[in-house]
Amino acid sequence: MTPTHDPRQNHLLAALPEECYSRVHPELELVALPLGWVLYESGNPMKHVYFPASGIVSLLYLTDNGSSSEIAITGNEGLVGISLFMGGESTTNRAVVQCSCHAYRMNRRVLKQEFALGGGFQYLALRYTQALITQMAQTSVCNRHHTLDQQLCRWLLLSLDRLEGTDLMMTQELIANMLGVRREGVTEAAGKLQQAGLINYSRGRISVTDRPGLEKRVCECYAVVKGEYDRLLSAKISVPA
Amino acid sequence: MTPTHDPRQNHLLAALPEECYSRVHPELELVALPLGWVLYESGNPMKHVYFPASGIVSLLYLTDNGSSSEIAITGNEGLVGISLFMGGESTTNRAVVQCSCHAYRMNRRVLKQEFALGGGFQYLALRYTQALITQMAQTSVCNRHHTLDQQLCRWLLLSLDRLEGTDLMMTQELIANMLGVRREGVTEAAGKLQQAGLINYSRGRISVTDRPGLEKRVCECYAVVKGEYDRLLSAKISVPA
DNA sequence: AAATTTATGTTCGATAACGCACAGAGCCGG
DNA sequence: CCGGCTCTGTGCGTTATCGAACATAAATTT
Repeated sequence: MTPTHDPRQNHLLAALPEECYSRVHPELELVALPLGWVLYESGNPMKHVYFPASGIVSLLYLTDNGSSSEIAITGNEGLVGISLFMGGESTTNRAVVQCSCHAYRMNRRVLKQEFALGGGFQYLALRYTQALITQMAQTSVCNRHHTLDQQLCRWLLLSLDRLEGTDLMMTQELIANMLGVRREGVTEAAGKLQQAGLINYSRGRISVTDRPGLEKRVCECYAVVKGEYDRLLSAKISVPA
Repeated sequence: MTPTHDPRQNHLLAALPEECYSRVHPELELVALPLGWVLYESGNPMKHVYFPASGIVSLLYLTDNGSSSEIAITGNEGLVGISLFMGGESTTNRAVVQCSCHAYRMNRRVLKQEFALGGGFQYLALRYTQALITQMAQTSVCNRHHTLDQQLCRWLLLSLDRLEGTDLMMTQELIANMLGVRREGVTEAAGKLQQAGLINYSRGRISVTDRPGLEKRVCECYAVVKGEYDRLLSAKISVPA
């Protein structure tokens, strides 16, 4: 059976008031986002905003010396390309597809039109952006204060929250690039988690077998970020038309 | 002579189109911000947005175990309290005055009214927010990849950009809290800079004597952040009325 | 002038992560 | 079945930062 796609798999689109959604809906274009695809490049003006229906997109910064680190992670709870409505048109980071997926995209002109109306779309876009800001801030704190083990837990949980099921298709090498650490460091940290019976991995697949266990081991950062996403983007919020 | 204050010492207020400024101006309240004053507390709904006319306000996150680290720094180039127009009403961090100063504040109701008009105020507020996001992202990267020496340089330069002159009233203890490191680490890093003839410090005062020297030693993060602030908030931008 | 407080400097062992080198182990194409 | 590739595991020595204890020095109070 072929998977059916619906823009409302994306939580932001799903939360739009009906009037707003019906206006936006015909402007959405379904695109496949294969693993490794770059949605936008540092410094380049963007043409679209992407609303993932599934999968994971990472915002990455690439340093001068070739290493990288993840600024934030996005899935179907949000959108990729905030700088289009924030006004900058580009950012200093790159957006890369970490788990292949489909997304709906909207072109720049339509986006700005809709945002300028000041209705439900603007409301949700800005609240999402604040949640994203919290994630970035917490990543910064986590980089400073917490151990690699804890950071791996945080990363696994944040990723898991954006996927169906308990499996993650991801090599340790890639995770290391996300966290901005050595691959060997991830091997070691993941080894501990495996020994503790929390995860199972083999050649690019990680299965989380004990999520509560991960949550016990993770630093406060995960809960802070999760809390803000829930608070700011809960389905129960009343979106102004 | 008593210092005269003018809301337009704040760059955002200064960049507002005349029509917009005249509407907002009567609603601005001048407040003194003494050292250590907390503009808002993590999780607490805010009542005002602050537009610093001078000085420095830090956004800090406090960890469960009592350590802290700076998420971003703000001066008269920006405003404090983005979550009021972003929609969250509160954030997970605290805003603390690092260099005493004056600021103009606007209450929540007026702010939202003005923001909802979608004119120059919204335009500038969102562009500033994007610049702030870049700073946060870069702080995260810096925490991950760069040495304490480099981070100290970055912090000094970012602070200096927000002050008049070349002096900084700040103990090493406080700087350590900002950077989220030990006080001894700052002592050591500052010692190196002093030996290199770049700065001079004594009991809570740091004089930067060779700014170009600092800029040679700092990591790329400073230039990235500075570049985005210039790009997004340059006086030359044409602000829609 | 002496006493107290605050800021800075120094030392030393501990530790987390690094960089590098290489060894195994699972998978794939011929 | 074999060679090659990718992914993971492990064992070095090295380094930056930590944590804690303690020493000096400058300002402030008494």
